[in-house]
Amino acid sequence: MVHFDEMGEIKKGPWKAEEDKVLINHVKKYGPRNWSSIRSKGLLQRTGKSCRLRWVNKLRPDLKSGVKFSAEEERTVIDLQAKFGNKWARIATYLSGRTDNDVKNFWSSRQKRLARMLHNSAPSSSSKSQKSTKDVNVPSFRDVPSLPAPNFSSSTEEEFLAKSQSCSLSHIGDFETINMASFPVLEYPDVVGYEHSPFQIEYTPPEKKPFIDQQSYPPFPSMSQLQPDFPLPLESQDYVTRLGDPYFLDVFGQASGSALGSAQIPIIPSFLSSESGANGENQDAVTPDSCVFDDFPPIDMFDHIEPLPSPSDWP
DNA sequence: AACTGGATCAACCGCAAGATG
DNA sequence: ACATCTTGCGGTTGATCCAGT
Repeated sequence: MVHFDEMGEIKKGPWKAEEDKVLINHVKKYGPRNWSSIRSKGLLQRTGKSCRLRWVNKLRPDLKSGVKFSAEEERTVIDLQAKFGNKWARIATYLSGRTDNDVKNFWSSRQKRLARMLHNSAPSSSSKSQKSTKDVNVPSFRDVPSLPAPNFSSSTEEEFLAKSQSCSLSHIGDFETINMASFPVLEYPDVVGYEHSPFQIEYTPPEKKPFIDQQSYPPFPSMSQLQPDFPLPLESQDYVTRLGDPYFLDVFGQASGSALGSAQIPIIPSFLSSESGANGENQDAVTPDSCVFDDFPPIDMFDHIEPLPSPSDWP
């Protein structure tokens, strides 16, 4: 890193405690604004931008510094990312003590983790169970941007992924149509044509800071709204509930892409659509209304899934 | 003990929108 | 109307930490 403070020019790199003090004093005096004046007054050799960033991300008094995202926070981010797309600043306003940078970093590392898990476990399932099908059924990992599952702490999420992935991927090629009657219609306000979902997500931003009362909104339908047409063991029913979650369905398409906020939600992945172009574009994306699941999920899909740990066991 | 790879965090950059002169 | 400055946002990168080998 280059430091120019000795020369009276812009300084970059890690902040020192003294610099933090100066910045805090400035905010005490003038409030969190006039960032550029900090430099013009000669208080710090930092740009206004840098000062603002330091304050917002590290020095603000209400931050949860060094505290990992709780399961509830993770869930909120996942839900809101599905709703808003990569609007980290907006999402952060729903989380007390979290910055857009926090949310962004959380999401980034989560995506990496999921991509890694997907990458590590998929080749066997695709190479063995999909052998008879043409390569159109072999997923390219570039086509499957994420495979998140909701409501999980990281470890649980990984466990679920590891256990469900082989069967879910191996069954993808077994159905061509999806009966959406068994699933909720998900509400994406930005997606044209889905304004009237019975499961509309309503966020009610509080007056000052719209961080959510986690107990008061049901982001996705409860189990009672999602009774499947087939009997399932109790521990499997929870996963069926998650089929109503856009992130469960991520395995079938790009529900979490950066452009999701204004994009169609494809349910069938490009590699399953014989019509889709070789470049994996979403031109033939199937909207929820047009999908029909004939026999999904396969019962044995849940056979070897162990029950989730109870919330009290979560870290 | 040393090495390696993944995860996390902090900070930078470019761009866009709004404010101001 | 235009130019300039300020602020805010999202993407990216580099440093550090940590666990596994």
